[in-house]
Amino acid sequence: MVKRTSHQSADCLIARPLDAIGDWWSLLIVRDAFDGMRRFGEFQRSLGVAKNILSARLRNLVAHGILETVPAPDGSAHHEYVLTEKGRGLFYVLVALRQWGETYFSGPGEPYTFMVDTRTGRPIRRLEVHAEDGRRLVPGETRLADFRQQPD
Amino acid sequence: MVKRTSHQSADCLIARPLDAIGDWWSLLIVRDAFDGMRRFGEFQRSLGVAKNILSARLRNLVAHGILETVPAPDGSAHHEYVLTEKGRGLFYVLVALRQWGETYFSGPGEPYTFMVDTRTGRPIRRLEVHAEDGRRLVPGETRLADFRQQPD
DNA sequence: TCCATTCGGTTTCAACTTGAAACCATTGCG
DNA sequence: CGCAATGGTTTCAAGTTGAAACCGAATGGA
Repeated sequence: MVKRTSHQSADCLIARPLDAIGDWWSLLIVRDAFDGMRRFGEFQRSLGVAKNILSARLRNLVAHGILETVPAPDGSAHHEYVLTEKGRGLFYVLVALRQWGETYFSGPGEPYTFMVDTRTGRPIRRLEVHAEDGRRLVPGETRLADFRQQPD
Repeated sequence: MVKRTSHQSADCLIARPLDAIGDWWSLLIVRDAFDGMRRFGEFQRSLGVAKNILSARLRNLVAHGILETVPAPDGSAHHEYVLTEKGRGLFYVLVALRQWGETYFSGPGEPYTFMVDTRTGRPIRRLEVHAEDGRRLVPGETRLADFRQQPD
């Protein structure tokens, strides 16, 4: 084994993102960041992850431009980790994952949970894929593989 | 180290799905499955993954009910791997990941690529999150963390 | 002042996972 | 029959992960 395979230079726009976030912890860190967590200790307590692993993951997320460090507002010597715009772009990935989880990973006997509109407290709609003209598309109607074309 | 941490029993509907697909290969296998691949060899050639790893991943995806094995239609002794309904539910995760990849992982100088409506060849729309009443929601307006409530 | 704690990590080291390559069992075919 | 292709499993070295120990810089009390 030379090294764990990297998808970084893969010619696939699903593989490349996975190189940045495709491990067991990164998306959970991003999720916590969406929930307002910013400090090393907050992530550590929330996730229960070993500190060396968290340290490595945060470094990787910063290196990929998903999080950035900012000086702590309380004037302490430490810094905080906040989502960049690129990081906030992961929102849809998390919503998709969450809705899939709601549907297929709710334990039997567990109360059914769902994402809610914080304004009304009502469940949000399920994600849908739409064509340019507004038609709803199902899996067979769009391809996940690359399709190269110069934008006109 | 006891074992790699499992999120299987985590009380979080983002963590639990990650336990099933949160490694470097599983989502790529699912992506290929959406593109019609079914045979061990097809996945192996497409991904360039070691056979033992592919074998373990396929077994895991089957165990999680994301893929299922069906007898090969050509009457050979082998079987094929096809997406279950649960597996097809990952479509939105892949679309979200792909759109994020299109936006932030297109190499400079690379032709811009995007997912297209196979009927018209035109790009599909970006995913959006909507409230029950149709209002478009941005990250702060819905929470990824669990919110438990009995559906009425 | 001085000891104790918290915060944010890094280091260490054993166990576990990954990947390349070799190996193996069936079928397919000439 | 001989030989290649398919679909794996086994083996083993190297890489990754995680628990725990350690560390330095700031607080925080007594």
